[in-house]
Amino acid sequence: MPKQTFLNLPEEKRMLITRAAIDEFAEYGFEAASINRIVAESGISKGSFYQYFEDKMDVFRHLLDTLAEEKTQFFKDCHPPGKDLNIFGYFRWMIKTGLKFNSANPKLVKAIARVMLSEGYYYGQMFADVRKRTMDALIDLIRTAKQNGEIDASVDEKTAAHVMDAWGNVISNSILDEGMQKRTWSGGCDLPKHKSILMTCCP
Amino acid sequence: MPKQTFLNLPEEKRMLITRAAIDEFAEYGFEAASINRIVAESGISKGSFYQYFEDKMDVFRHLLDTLAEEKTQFFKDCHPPGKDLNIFGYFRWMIKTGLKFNSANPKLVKAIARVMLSEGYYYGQMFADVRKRTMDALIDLIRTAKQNGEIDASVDEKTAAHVMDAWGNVISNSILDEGMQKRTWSGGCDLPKHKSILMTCCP
DNA sequence: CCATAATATGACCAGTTGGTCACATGACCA
DNA sequence: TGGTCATGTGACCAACTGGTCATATTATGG
Repeated sequence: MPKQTFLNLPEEKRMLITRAAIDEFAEYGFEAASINRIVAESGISKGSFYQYFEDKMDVFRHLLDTLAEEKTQFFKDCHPPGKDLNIFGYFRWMIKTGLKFNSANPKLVKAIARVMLSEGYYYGQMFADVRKRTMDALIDLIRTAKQNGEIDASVDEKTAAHVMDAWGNVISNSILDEGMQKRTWSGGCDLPKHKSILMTCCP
Repeated sequence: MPKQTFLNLPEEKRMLITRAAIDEFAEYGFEAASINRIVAESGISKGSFYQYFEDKMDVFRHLLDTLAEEKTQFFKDCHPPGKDLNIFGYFRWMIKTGLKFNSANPKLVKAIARVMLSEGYYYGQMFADVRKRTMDALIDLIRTAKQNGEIDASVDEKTAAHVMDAWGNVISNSILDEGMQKRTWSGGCDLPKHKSILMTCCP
């Protein structure tokens, strides 16, 4: 966790630092990210940095918290789906909302995704926790769907959760990367046509 | 390309260096990979290294070549599918064979995947080329399938290629996550014993 | 106004990086 | 044998790394 000193900072300064960190991790990943660049970019001194955070890992943890916080808020602000949606409709809503969020916060998402996807395995418990939480939520969803008769009882819950998880990631990443390359981010949720047909099932 | 000096090297020494490079990139990604560690690991001097390769990028290019070469050979050695397979059967065969290859060469695949997936965009043409080749191969496949009447003429080729590409990744990832449980994929494809990020690449 | 506590600073550290270069070694040929 | 040329070597370079710490600045409240 960031130290108290950081939390005492005025919002504006905190945002400045956070944004600099996001840029750095998004561009260089964890190993190659440079604290010197972060402090230079955000205009604070190195000493201050280490008064705000324990170490490099600590800044990244702060980004994880930021993501969780902002994403949760985003999902709350979005009108939640009607109660009558079945699991497939609900999953579709989740992906769509997730994509909207990614479109609105490409750098933050990329920073996290980069580190988690390619270096995450080396950083132990923290990443495992995030993954487990996601997986548990999906399994829960599937279990409910089974009880409602929307999914056949014979379906293996874990496998289905993996498919849903991976599917969501692939779509998100492919869109995110495309957007990063083209640098054309309209805040809207309009997706390229070929990306929105993806809820098909294939042997 | 590696310099001629490298190609003149005895096979054994070349392999030693290549393997050291694979380990390094797999573990640290491109930015954080250390040439010092590579030369230490492979027991050559720094000066020699720079007589073999232009620079860091050059070693990585060599790994890309190695992957392409080995994967092509692997697919050739595998019994190719019967001529009577339709596009779906063929696609399934491709994925299955790709997974086998990944299981057999986890480090190499991981080294490439890591750099390409998370840092590739910064290295310009090279990355774009690989992706384009994959996509073109898929589009070609689909076009042929259309001519054979296996796919409706109205299907957009690019869209379908994206779906196939994404599906390949989904399956790879989901299998990988289950890797610990030694589940067997239909067709007797042994599961990888450790986690790594896979890239489904069509030769 | 001063004392104390909180915060800010950048010089400094040992260690690393990718890359160079003058030189040593050794293989081949005359 | 001596000469030539490809190959091997590691000390060396400037630039950077994550992290520390003594000191300077500011805020607080009595």
